[in-house]
Amino acid sequence: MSKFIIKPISPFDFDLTLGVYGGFRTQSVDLYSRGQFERVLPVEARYYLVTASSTGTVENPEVTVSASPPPAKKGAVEELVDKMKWMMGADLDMTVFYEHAKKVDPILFQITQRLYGLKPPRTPTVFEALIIAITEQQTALAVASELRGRLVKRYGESIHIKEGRYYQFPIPESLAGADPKEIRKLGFSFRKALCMVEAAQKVKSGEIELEALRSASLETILEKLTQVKGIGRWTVEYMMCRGMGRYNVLPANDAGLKAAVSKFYKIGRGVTEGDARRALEQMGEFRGHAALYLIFAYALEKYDLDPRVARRQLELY
DNA sequence: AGCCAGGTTTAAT
DNA sequence: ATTAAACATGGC
Repeated sequence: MSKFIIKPISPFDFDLTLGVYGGFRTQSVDLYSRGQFERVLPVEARYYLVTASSTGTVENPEVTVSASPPPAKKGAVEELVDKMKWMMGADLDMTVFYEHAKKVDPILFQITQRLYGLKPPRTPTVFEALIIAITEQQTALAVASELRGRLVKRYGESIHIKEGRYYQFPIPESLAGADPKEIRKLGFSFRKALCMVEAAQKVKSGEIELEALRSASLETILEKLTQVKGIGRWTVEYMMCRGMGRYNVLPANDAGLKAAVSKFYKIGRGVTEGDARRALEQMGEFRGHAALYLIFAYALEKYDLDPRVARRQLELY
């Protein structure tokens, strides 16, 4: 089996970054456990199981990646590695964000140092980020994760490899042909089911070109996507952060973010979307990073699950 | 038990 | 312009 080395820009904490996927009972597409990340990725109509683990340190990061079955063509290998680099944010230099926070926001700066090396995990396609966002509207992440697992098993292609079945995230064509009533049966509200199907249909038909919108303005993307019933401002902003790497937008109506702003900036209960926007105004183009760090810091304290701790225990063992 | 959880829409003031 | 209710479900 062929192995490939990725050297992300330092600092990078592999377990802290990819560990987000290991936090819930149900894992369906992104699989993380004990320092190892796995996921199915498509290249030229073929599916590969990609496995990644850290072989470096936070300061001197190195990630070793292998693919199964071993890709025959060199081009396929490069594409898989590029996708992994994108998902891990290998190209991102977080120190620029840290320095900006240090200048304008001492509270946030302290949090960035606690989560040193955390990078925003990205989805391989914008469509995946959009569907994830819809599933996570007004519901606990654990619930969304569970229901999404059912969605993936029902509508995602799977491959059998290494004595296991691995699922690919559903493609637009698959969800576009789905019956909303069937999606409703998985546990989603009927309105969310309709929303997912309508979005998938518009992507399939080319009415919405998600990948082409990567460089479009927030206003343009909002205008285009909010035509789909069930997609609002938060969904678009979240999708832009997770799927497009657009960190100058702030998913301000995020329940986790509002809770974090309430806690760390010592604003009383009932923090509004506007409060969150004002609190992070000075972060400018790094607003998305700021949101991620605040949400993470809040979640780590609340749920007491730091992937780094689990990893260290593994190393001691 | 009941309320909240990475919201959005519709239909009321 | 604001505000309330409805929507599904799992966890605490």
